[in-house]
Amino acid sequence: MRISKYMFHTYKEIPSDAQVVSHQLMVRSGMIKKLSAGIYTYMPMLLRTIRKIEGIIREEMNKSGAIELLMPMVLPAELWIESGRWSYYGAELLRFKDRKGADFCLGPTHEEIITDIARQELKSYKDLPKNLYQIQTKFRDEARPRFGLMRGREFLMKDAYSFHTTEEDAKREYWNMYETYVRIFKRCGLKFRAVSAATGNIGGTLSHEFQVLADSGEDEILACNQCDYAANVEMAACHFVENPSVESSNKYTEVETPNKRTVEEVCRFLDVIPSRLIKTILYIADGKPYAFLVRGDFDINESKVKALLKCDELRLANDKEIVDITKAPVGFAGPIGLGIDIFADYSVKGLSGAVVGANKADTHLKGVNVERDIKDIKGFYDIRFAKPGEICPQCRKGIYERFRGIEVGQIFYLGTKYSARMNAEFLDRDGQKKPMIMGCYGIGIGRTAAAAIEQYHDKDGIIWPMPIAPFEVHLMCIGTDSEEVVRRGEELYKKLLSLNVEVLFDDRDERPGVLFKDADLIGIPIRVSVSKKSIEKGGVEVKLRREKASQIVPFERFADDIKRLISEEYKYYSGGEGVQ
RNA sequence: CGGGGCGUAGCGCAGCCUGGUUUAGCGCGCUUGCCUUGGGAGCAAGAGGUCGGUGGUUCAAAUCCACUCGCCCCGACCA
Repeated sequence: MRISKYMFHTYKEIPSDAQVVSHQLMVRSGMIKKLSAGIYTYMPMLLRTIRKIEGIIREEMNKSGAIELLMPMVLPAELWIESGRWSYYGAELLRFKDRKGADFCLGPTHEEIITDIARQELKSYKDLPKNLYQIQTKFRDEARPRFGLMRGREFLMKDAYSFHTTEEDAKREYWNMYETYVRIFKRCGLKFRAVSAATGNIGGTLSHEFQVLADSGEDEILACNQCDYAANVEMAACHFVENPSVESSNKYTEVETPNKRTVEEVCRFLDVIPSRLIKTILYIADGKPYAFLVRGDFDINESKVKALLKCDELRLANDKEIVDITKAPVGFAGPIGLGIDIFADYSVKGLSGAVVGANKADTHLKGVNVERDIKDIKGFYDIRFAKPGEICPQCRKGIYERFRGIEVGQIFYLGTKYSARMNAEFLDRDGQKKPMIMGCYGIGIGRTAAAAIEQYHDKDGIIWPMPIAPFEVHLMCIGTDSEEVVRRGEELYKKLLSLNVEVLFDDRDERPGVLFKDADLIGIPIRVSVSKKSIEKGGVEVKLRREKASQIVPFERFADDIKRLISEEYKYYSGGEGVQ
């Protein structure tokens, strides 16, 4: 492709509304154009990268036995009402009416649609298993779209759904997809990590996220520095820590703590360390209040609480509810005499000589002995956030390290959540009707491109990994006033085309500075430049975007050298950089 | 959804507080010419705006007021 014939324009200035590098560079390199909040046009250069990512995904999905189809994006309300998500999904579901006044929505995900197809088409155990996928535009009316393609409202996604006769077979496919995703992201040249994840609103019991490691990532990951355990901080299990027993009197005593509400204030006022304090946090789960205890130096983890209670809706109690439950102002809630179910984190087990709220204004209790004094505890559970530096609960040797990541893919074992609700049943060999066991598997395609830029860039621009670069070679002529330079450039362009190399030929009559700056900005992996200087040295200058040094390649060796270099670059990025 | 901010040329911004000498300006980009050619050159001449929208106040509104739409940031939320 000649730049003079291409749709391509770069910008010197960093857009003021772009906070993250990938967003800034995509705008500056003219790869995206914003139409509305979280809604972008993929310009030709970026579309080439998108198509490459899709190509890798298709190849690997097909190789793994999945079958591609394409479902509609405009979806009638009926199936959503049937699954219960028409009311449950909330404002993220963009709804509208057709001319007859019938309700429709734009598809944010397709469990309902595929389950409807499955129940019509897959009647027998002989039809199973099946794994169906599509690559399609999704729409979610995000409250706050941001960071360019990282969190848009309209975005491209590969979503796959599998149907099985047994739990074992669904789990086999789950791990098959796990391996497939590892291959996909490795082939994209990304450094990533598969981590245990919370299932959120989509439900199910087993899930992994594929996180591209980048400091700008929105997700926090804890990973063991010794073994292979890694999890989203929402999920990361906590190693049980013994609390040393402390001498205490036979009974706890009230102590005045005027206006001291926070852990920090109470600790300073009473001169105790936070690990001797017990926080009492009140939640309302499906309309019913519960209390949760966690040691003062830890934070409660709402995802874990939600998983423990198996509830649909969970929220912190508001100020009025806290006053109603504790009969005290906010800040003095405590577990003794509370009269509602109490769940405690392991971190308070065996704690003695502790400080808790007294359910009485400006008062705490000290010398509390958990097992002796707090009668209403339903049990001890892992309901807190793990912290970096803590012992790994799996190997008990390493410690947690903190990473930031961009979630580019997630896989779920769903069980019968949708099939049961929507009567997606098959006839088993024993003649019994049974609900299909399901899994689902997603990859954010635009986000993968953005994550690649987050991971591979420098101060001058993007450094595309070869497998997903828009072009393989960036050819330029420096000094177009020289006939020889132009002639050589044209020759090389034709040569590269004949070798089936994907080449972008910068044939503009621009000064060298402009050519170099643009080449660095758009980040094509191999740069080939012809100039009087290079011709004097008997060839062309060849430079990798990811390296500083360049070399002169003689014209007669050009074809062989460039082909070798291209294949080396593919290997460099696809050689299993990923960490599992 | 709570809090804050911003809408002026394709992009980035000034002007607004204190209404009228501003014919609405600057930088980048764009067009034409000259010049220059290894890291976003220089000179000259140009094109490009219903100042987000609607209504109001006023002799007079980019500027003041009200409403409205859009966008951005922090937080909450988020298969």
